[in-house]
Amino acid sequence: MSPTPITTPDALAQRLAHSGLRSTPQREVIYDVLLKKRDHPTADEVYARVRTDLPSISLATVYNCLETLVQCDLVRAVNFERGPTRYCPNLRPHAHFHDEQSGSTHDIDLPADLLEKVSAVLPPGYDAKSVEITFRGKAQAKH
Amino acid sequence: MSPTPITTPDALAQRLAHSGLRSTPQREVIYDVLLKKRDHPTADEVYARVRTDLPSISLATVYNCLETLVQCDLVRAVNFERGPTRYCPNLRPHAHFHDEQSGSTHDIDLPADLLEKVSAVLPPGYDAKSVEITFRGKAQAKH
DNA sequence: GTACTAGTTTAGAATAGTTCTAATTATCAC
DNA sequence: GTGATAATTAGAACTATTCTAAACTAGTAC
Repeated sequence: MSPTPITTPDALAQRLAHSGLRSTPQREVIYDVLLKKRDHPTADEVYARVRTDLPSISLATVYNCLETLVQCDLVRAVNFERGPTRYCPNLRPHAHFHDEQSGSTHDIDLPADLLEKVSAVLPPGYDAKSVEITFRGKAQAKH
Repeated sequence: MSPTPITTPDALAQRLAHSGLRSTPQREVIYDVLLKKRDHPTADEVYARVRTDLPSISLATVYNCLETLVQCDLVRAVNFERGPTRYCPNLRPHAHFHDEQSGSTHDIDLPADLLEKVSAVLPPGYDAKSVEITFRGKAQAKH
């Protein structure tokens, strides 16, 4: 279901082009930032990191680019309760674990069949395009 | 895991008292409104419905009371992407299905063992207090 | 019953995160 | 190069929510 992860700028350009979009410095740097430190940053955090490379980028552009990457299936937007949206370049099927103590978010890889098993609980007439699984609790320090 | 649903005002009062809180007209009416129409209303929608009974209630009180009911495990707060928080008095283990066309939310009852099965994917060191499962897609009109 | 105490409600201000708007800039096709 | 389209930008606007400080309410001790 999920497309293969992309790790080179060229591949990013291709994926964008496939949706009729251009590769721009802003989009590239933002995508790089997400790949480099996979700690589910918020738009603000991405903004701060990107500015070391592109000091004149605007926050609106960060939002625009993140949304673009989400639309192209290069990045997942993750929401947890009423907190700010976080962004995640992990495209394998995975759940999210939110550590209440540290506020950090961890990816939990899912066995291939689990999402199917979960979707099987849907009564007839329900057609799910996506499933989100989110845990909340505490994780040991080392994570 | 989930406490038994409460359907009488007395039981609500007891549950509140158990947390050292009082039963007030505002809390009662808000809880009634949630029980009466289980369509996952937002705080604004609750506010509108409650005002037919308590025309002078304030929106802040609606937020306060909803939060109180959530704290007492009488109501679940449900978030979907960046939309406003919705409130749900269904305490049985269930997932949520968001119909993209209508914007409506449906409860999906879960078999007793599913949440355990899902939690079993957590690596050692992760201790989940709660699990959320959310589907997105389209549901047939009759739902 | 009066006074004390803590819990509750209230209106409105403040905040956070995000989206919108309109202008500017960059890129592509010809 | 020129024109068309896409992308970026700054700042205003918006939405949902939380905060603040004052007013109100209810139970308790006398």
